[in-house]
Amino acid sequence: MEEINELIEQRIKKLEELRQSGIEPFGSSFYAENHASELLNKFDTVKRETLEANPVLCSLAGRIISMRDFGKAAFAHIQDATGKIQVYFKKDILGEKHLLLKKLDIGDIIGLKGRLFRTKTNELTVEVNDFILLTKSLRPLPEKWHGLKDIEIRYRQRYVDLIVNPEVHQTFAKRSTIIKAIRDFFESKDFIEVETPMMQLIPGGAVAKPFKTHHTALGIDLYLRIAPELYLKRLLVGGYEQVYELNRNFRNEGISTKHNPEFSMLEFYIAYRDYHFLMSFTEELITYVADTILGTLKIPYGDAIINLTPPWPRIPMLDALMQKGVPPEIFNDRERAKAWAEANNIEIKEGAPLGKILDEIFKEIVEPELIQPTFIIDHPVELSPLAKSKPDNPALAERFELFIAAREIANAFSELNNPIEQRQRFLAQVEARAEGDEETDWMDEDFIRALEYGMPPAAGEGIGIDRLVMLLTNSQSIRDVILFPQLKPE
RNA sequence: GGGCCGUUAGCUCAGCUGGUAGAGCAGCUGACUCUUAAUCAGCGGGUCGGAGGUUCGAAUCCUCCACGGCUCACCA
Repeated sequence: MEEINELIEQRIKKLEELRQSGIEPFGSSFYAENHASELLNKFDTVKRETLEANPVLCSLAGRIISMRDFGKAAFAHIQDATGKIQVYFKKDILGEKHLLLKKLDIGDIIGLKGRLFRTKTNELTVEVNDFILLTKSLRPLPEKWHGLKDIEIRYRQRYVDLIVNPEVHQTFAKRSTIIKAIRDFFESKDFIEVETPMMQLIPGGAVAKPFKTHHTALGIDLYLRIAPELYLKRLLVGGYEQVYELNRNFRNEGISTKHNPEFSMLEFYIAYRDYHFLMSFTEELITYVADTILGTLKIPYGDAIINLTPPWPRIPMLDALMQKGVPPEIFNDRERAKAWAEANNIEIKEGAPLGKILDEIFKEIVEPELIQPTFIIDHPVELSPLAKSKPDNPALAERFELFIAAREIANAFSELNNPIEQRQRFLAQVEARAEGDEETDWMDEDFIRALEYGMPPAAGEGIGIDRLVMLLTNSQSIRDVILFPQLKPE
């Protein structure tokens, strides 16, 4: 995209003038010894007189984000990865080099050396005694006062958003520490992190429309994975007892404040445990992460304060429905369930089985109320073709979903490890698909074969990382926690 | 995909029932050696998202299109 306006032309002109005077506008390395917030923290309480008596020399590299020029002296703020600090250019000190200031613009990246001092207003500042242009910036940055607000530009040109909106920089730094805390937690519990295929012949482990791609050399179509589940369970067959994978899934569905086509998912499996164990484990995981990142279990989200202090209520799905006035008579009767739903203005697709109807009702009348952490447990088994059913009630699965802030954060179950039953469940799904239900699992013969070798009883769980990050950063849109969210082309 | 809202200078925004397109910041020229939204004086900067239409005349009214936001539907 060639786009020339007056402001860019002026900067290109300066760049050429710099070249002519022997200054390379795109420099090479500069090893700064300090960072902005490091200096600000370290000398926070050091008085002006102390800095005068015992000079502190330092060096910095960063972007000029503001400039107040007095001709023979100038103040600027320099921003690096850690924050910003004021610097002071003075002609008496810089001599000839002071002329170079005229060719600098806001946005340029410089390296500098100098001495710390405090201004009249007591701001810790670097008095520059030498500096070098490291990168000439050709595009003007957004205005200092209002910043960059245009949401479209913020997402499309995230680099600009990150330069001018410090809270965005912080959010993504926090995302990184959240993911690190999760990995630390699993490390401490002796899990191993694994990587399983993102390109799959059969997009299994969840119900979603996949992306399709093509491998030219093999001459086959492949799907981007919608979940790693079936591969992780193959690893349980292979003898690993505790595995996790934290990586991208891809679903070819709508985009919204809660959905991006590619999103990060944590999935983990532990042998010889069941879903009851996982509920306590999940409480431990989430509270560990929240406490590590935020230092508290009472976190603000939107208008609410969410209290993560365990234990969290564990409510059977059908009980939750009854508490909201859904008559239990419909729980075993598809026609009555459908009639009740439609009488209550809940849209039900033609041919939806009983479990899905109950799920629709749940999403409509229960889910919006689940602000504080709540485990909803024991879903209809037909919603959970990969989960073990309850011994005392085969219509229900040993499954839970964790809801926080009216959103599903985690989904887990005792894994079905009976290959004969798993085959029947797949076949039922395939049949449903043949009858027009697109929301079904696919048959995966190799997965059945793996189960036939014997998979230990196990519990498995998936946690949507983007939504967890939203929760812990008080973000209302998934696009605020994904660096480059999917948008239509410009 | 449906509904509602938005798109004007590099950025943030005004622009009334149609009558020559504005401000602040940023930029340019000059002054100024402790400013921090620096200050003071002067100057430049626009395909008003795109294409049609109505009109003597459209940023403004109408239609279509594009992109974005919110929301509903599907999902995590």
